[in-house]
Amino acid sequence: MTPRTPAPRSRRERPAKPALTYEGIVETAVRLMEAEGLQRVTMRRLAQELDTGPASLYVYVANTAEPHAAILDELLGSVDLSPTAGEGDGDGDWRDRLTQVLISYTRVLLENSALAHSALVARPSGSNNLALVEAILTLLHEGRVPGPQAAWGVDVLLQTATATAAEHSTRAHAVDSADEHNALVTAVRGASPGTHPRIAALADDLVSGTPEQRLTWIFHSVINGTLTTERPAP
Amino acid sequence: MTPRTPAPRSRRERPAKPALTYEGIVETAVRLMEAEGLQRVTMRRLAQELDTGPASLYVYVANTAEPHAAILDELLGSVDLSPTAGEGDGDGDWRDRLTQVLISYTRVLLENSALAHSALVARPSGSNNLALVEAILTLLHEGRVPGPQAAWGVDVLLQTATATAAEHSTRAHAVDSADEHNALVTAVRGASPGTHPRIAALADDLVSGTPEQRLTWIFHSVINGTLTTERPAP
DNA sequence: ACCTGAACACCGTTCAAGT
DNA sequence: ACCTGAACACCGTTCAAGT
Repeated sequence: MTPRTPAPRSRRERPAKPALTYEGIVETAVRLMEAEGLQRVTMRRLAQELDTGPASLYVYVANTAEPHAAILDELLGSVDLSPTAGEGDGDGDWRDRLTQVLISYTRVLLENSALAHSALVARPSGSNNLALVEAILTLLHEGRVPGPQAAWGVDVLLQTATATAAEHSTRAHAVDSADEHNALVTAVRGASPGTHPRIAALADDLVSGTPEQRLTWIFHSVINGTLTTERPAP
Repeated sequence: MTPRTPAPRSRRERPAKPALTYEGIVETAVRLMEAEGLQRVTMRRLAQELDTGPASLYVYVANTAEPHAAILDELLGSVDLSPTAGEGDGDGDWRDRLTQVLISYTRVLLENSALAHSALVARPSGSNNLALVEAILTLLHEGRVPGPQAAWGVDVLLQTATATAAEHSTRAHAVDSADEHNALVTAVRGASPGTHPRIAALADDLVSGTPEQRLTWIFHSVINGTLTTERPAP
């Protein structure tokens, strides 16, 4: 595509091969993920990218999950937290602004499909995740949600967003997606009113709504639950 | 352990090697999972168990995810739906009974760790899943939750339960678990009141409660959200 | 201390060839 | 139509040996 690149003198073509350090490994992992997806971020592939053997990486990371978690922490930096401060006025009440933050988070995970699965398991504790938690707590505080409920609610909110992203990520393969959706619709529509009266009665409602509508309702619903559900006395 | 088993005459030791059919494959998959965990239910291992090569299985199943989904459908049969009918009186109001069903579902997935991940992606549509959905809808109906909200709420309830199981499953490895929990506690406690005032203010609440207390609160909270959150006009 | 080659013990999936 | 051997293209992780 750019044929006038001069032929390299030595065989070190890469621009200053990244040093074999934890930071260098993570940096390469992020680049690799952006270029080819998380499924390619394997110890062997990573080692290849760093011009070494897989065994060398084990001096810096304990296992494959570690670079994956580091990538996740990195990406959490691109979540849009601006609705927290109520910038650009007219952004709606605290509920709507919290929903905006959660939808931004969901989108970040959705774009990097396989990452959502890591997020569900990894419990990121990096600084970007801390900032996200702080933002959610701030908005719940603005909404006068009692502290103890807010503290447990933030977990549910993030879990819901993460699970939604994880659910959709693997479903994103066009054909399979259609098949699976049809299987669900068929199962629901085929439910006999005799054995499954409630499913039969609500068949339309069960499969209605656009993904956006459902996601917005889900977040509002979980926010309301957090607001109205008292914690048991300790 | 039972040393008086007579030596087999032929080398066919297995009791009537299961026929190579879809049902036979699923049956073997379930047995293998119960004996060695889902991570051992691979095409190669399954083929070995059926005295054949992996290629042969592709006549009956499209990929590895298919037997996994079949196992999941099977296990959903052991979820305790009895609280739905209000049997054994004194089981509490509809909210408590719904929580009991959801906790039973969570436990089934928790016992079979890796399965929760499949559940998040597979959208099971087998008959046991249909019965579970019907049970949840019945309890929501008893609680006079408006149909359209119940229809969307059942998804959130199951997703929450599934995600909780998925989260805990991989965290069940004792040492890693302690490390990760400490990392979280350290991150929360170390949050400076200057940059993260809400986290600092709620540090204790963020990490308080037993898993059982938290899970019960989560279900009550999501149930309340479903009850009180109207769906947008279509 | 850091790095490596080589090995161990696996994967999913495809395909040409056989019965 | 069904089944198979063999291959292709990979995995994570460990460890003895080198520098």
